[in-house]
Amino acid sequence: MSNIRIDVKSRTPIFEQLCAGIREEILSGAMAPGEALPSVRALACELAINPNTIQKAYAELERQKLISSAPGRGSFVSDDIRPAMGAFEEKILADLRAAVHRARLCSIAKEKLTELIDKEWEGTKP
Amino acid sequence: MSNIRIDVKSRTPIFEQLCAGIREEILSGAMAPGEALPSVRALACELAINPNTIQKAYAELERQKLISSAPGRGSFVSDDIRPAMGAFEEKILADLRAAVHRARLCSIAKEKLTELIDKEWEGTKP
DNA sequence: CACCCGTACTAACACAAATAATACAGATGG
DNA sequence: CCATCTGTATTATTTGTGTTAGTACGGGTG
Repeated sequence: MSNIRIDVKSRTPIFEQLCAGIREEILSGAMAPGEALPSVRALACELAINPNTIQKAYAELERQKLISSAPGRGSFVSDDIRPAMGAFEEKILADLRAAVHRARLCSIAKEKLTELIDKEWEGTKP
Repeated sequence: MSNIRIDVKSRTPIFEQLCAGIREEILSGAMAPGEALPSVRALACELAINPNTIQKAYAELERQKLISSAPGRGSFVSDDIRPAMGAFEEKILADLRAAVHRARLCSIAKEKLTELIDKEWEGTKP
């Protein structure tokens, strides 16, 4: 879980980096469904970041139904993350379309893209 | 040229939307090399945007060697836009890799991606 | 009952984007 | 030659958002 790296100098907000990092951990299986996340205060201390910022990230992840939180208990990875995965599909495909479109405009060979997909697919396979 | 649409309510800065829009016009061939761009003041008036914001976008596009400007004359699409296209390639491929990676995490079928590329490729072909 | 949990709230600060108002020098057409 | 357009530079101000800080409340747990 502590594999998350935050760049405070980045132009992308810290809470978004947190969302992306934790989402990656969950979707990749590094964090199992039902597993407890660090408490807001604990993670804030560990990353040297204000608790409010952590809270903001957790709230967003809960809104996306990737985690669930309860006062007094803590925050946990959702038991079923498939609905959340499905909700992302449209946005991911849109991003992909836009990137492919830009690649086309820059005269990048189509084969280069398919090859890129193959590389990425086997890269995280084992 | 006036096909550019600006969303002042978007979270992405106006000057970036301008850059993206004009870049699209140039790379797609809607604006030919050597063609004159609207003057800073004219475009500012047309889009109801501050001239400084237009200037910022033009400066960025010039830094990317997509256009060239000269005081008293105006701004023009670069005669040779291939160097600029090449400069974008790395970034585009990185974006593509990231999107493919996320698609993989969300269990999107690989065939769906290749099919998406095919669709996008023929979509702007004729 | 003490302690940690999520949550809510206000205030203050930092930073970037955008606006506003000028000003200057180069190019151009009448 | 000169009015007028061009890009460019400068300064000040406003605005929105991210972040920090501090405090507080209610719920769950040992």
